[in-house]
Amino acid sequence: MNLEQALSDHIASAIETLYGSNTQPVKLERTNPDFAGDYTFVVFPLLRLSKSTPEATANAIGESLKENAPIVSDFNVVKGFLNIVLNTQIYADFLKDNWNNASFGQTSIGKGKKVMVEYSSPNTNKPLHLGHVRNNLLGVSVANLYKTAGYDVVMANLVNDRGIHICKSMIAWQKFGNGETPESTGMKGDHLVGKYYVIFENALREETLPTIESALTGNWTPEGDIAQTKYAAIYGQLQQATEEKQISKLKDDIKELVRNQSPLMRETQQMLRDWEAGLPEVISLWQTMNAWVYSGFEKTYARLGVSFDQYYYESNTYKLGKDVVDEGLQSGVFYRKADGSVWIDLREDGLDEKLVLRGDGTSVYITQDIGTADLKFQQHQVDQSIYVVGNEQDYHFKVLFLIMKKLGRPFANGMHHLSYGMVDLPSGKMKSREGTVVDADDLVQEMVDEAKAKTIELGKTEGLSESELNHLYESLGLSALKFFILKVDPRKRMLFNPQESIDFQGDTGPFIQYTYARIQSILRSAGEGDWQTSEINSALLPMEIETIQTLYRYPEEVNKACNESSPAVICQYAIDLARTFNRFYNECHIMRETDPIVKNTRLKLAYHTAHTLKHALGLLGIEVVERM
RNA sequence: GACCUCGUAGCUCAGCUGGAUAGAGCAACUGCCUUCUAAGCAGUAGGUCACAGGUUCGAAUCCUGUCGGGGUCGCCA
Repeated sequence: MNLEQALSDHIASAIETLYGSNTQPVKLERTNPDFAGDYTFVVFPLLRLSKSTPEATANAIGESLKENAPIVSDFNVVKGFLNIVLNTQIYADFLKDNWNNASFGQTSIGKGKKVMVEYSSPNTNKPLHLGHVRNNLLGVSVANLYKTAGYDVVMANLVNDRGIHICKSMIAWQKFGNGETPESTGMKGDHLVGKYYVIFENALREETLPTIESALTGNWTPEGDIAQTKYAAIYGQLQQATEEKQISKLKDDIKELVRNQSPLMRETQQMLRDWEAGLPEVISLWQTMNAWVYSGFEKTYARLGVSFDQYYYESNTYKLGKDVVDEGLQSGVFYRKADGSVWIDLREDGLDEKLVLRGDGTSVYITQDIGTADLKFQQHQVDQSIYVVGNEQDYHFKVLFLIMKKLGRPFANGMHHLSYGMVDLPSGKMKSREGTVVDADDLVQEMVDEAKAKTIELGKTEGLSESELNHLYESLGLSALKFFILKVDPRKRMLFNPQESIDFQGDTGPFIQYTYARIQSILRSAGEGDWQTSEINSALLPMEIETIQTLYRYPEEVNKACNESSPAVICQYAIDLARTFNRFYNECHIMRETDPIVKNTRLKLAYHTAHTLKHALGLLGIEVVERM
């Protein structure tokens, strides 16, 4: 029986006997730490019913509770706030029942339900950066949250392995690569391919520089009527434009036009056509370079603790969705324009018209996503599908989900976009063109190096072997990184300052790990013993009660985190628990305590805390360390 | 231009389904290691919750407007 529920019921019946029928549900809050009490009931909304002052109403309910509810030991009233103190026996009982409950923290809100979490979804033309790190860590953690809440989870990765961006790396490697391979250079495959992507962009910039200059001053004649009209239109706008933002956008548009007509880009576009036509040389090069990238990604994923049950490749799925477009045309959800392109009108839903198939019958981004959605649900029979994708695609997913609903897909209501904010640098957004990306591999390595330096500086690890030490540095470094990222609300954008290193003190992963290691040290010296079977002291001290109360909250927090798809909830909780325990640790001795019952109770409390911290860190994809 | 989103301490973030005196961490300053790990604990200082209205017993939280940051509105993905 849930404590809060029991208390609510008691209050409800107290109100009923005192004032007659009460229609409003009883809302309880945790008592503000500055006041005495465990739960607080706010009586203001009841005044109409009680026809009395706030104080009198609160006192009347309090008296009634004290008399009739065995779980209530005392109460106090401050203005309209009824602070209820629970019987400490309840906390002793809770500890007794749960201290070595191995499944404490697992819940059942997702029992019998299946969910797919799609995340990572990298492009195979360059290595992963800090933005991907946030995506991956969120994906893993959200999947863990669903698992621990009882869901059956499929972790999926939709790899963007085709398209013009891949061809750029391929062209550059063909032209300037001199047959370089990961083996010949000793470079990680994804970094090697990324290097050629950068080389391509540089070559393109150099090649188009003179043309862009003339184009920006109106002295350029693009090839083809369409391009000429477009250029004329943009250039016309540019001359009218006054706003700085608009000017730079129009300039970018012109640059884009010029680039698209450059010889290098044409070559790249031709390669994409050859790829789609299945030209063996192109396919073979594509396979070779993709393989390099995958082997690089594998290393990064492994180090981050990221894994998948199901891979989808866009090279396989990019033609999906066309059948659905036909289906939608027949049912009248979509319509065809004169040029043969297919559209959906979403204006009634506050959105725009949206293209779902080009006039030449080829797919656009959303066509694939429509098809892939069907595929996912057919293949795995999931009840829900979570897309972990950046918030720049909010509109896209709004449209996608609406389309699936209009197509009458029963699963449409189970589709969710976990829209996370970008990771910004102090200078603003990360831009690969400007070389301001924070590389994932570099970042992880820096964190591990820093963990090593910090550990050596503290010098508390004698007796550990070389490999144990390396494992420790890895755990601590990744813990700091993961916690730093997961601590903030996924929906918000966050700032990362490469100049200031990520902390190992305060609200950090290592702080939680430290608290765990500290407890392990105590448990090691306690060993196996009669403390495990001893009875529980029910005359608990305030600090002990507070720690137990924090533990008691954990399953609720897990459910909250799961419902909100927010690992940040777990981070905040873990900080709270670790801090509370550390205060308890400072105030109450464990091994030095002479009363055996008190000592044994505290050992159980420590044990339970350690288990909960380990479970919470596990949800975040962070491992605990036994010593540090 | 339209729509979405954010604005809380010097910095990074909690709190937001309305409740009491707005909380942490970092940075600064003070204390606490002959007693279970000081990656810790206790404390000092730091706030016009962007601004202006509104809703009500009560607003950081809900509504409207203004200002500021970011994003989207491609037959790119």
